[in-house]
Amino acid sequence: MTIPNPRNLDSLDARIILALDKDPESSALALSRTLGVARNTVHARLARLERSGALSSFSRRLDPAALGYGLIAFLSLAISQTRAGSVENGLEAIPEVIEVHATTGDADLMAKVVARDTADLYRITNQILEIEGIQRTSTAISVLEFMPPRFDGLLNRLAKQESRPPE
Amino acid sequence: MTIPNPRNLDSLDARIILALDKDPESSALALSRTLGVARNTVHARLARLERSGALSSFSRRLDPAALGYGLIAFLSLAISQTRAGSVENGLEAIPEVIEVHATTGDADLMAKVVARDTADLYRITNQILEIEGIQRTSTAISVLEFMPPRFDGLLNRLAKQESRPPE
DNA sequence: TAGAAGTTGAGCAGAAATCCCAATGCCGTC
DNA sequence: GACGGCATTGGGATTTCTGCTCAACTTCTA
Repeated sequence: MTIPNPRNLDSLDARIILALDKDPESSALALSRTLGVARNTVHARLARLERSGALSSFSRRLDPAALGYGLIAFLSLAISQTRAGSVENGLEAIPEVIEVHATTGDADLMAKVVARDTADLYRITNQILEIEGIQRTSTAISVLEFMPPRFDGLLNRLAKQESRPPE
Repeated sequence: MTIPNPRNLDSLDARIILALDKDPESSALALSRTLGVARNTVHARLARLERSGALSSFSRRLDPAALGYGLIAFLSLAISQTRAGSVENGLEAIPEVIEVHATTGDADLMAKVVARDTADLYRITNQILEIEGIQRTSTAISVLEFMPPRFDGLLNRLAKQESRPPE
């Protein structure tokens, strides 16, 4: 690590990940040539990324549409605070609920849900309403993915932040 | 492909991805042994997953917290429909905006934003408000990641859907 | 100044990838 | 029922990469 870093990743990590974005097939050896660092360094960095938990599961790379779930919706859930545990288990049991955040406000949850179609979404919504502790839901269907999940902007900023080796 | 499939992925694809989730280090040869299919098949499937776009960028596996962005917020943006292009470009230019959906309702956007801290989020929010076409914003800060993004539930369902080879 | 940490270059044995090919079983179609 | 695609399978040969170690060097830190 070149500088005392409040983050877990530094410039080289970012450049490695960006290079892997361009070509996920490239080997550690190819990366070292591209980035101008030693192969051992790339190897050590990748190993550390895995160990530190900076990289999450492989399935995170999935496109839900490829699984047949082309519909994305965001549900606001009003819950009773005393039933938080029950709500957590209930949501966990529904595979279509792929992400949940507890947000500011009066015990509100924000859930990201995928579905095959609107009928499927209706079924899932009812399933959620049956969970003990859920008081109200409000659904916002994504009609267009304005911007697919991305990290390259943040990575590019980080990659350029520190000194770069000559290319 | 065993069956005519409305989806892009079938049971074997799902099982390959699940196995890679358990052990991202496992090779195609190890996967073939684990899953009971030929090594060439695993190789062909992985190649197709990459080509078909079912797997998105490598950076999707990133944990934003590792980049120093520990704060997650969801912004509801009310926009004027006539300025949709301007809004798109404006949001694109802000790296902290990592995901945007156009939702049902009166020309509303839902944006997922990361920030270093609340002050950073305040700065970003102001930056968004300066975009031509943005009328109002409403911010919901994630105080707890109730359920981190996951796909294993959907994958497991898909993996069990069709006939499995004896193990 | 001394120590810790990261990077580097080198080497090496074993494993894996990347090709090839032909045979097979399963499908919908003609 | 015969046919041509399509995916899978098994085997083999060559090239490449991985995984690991080690010592030397630079840089930042205490």
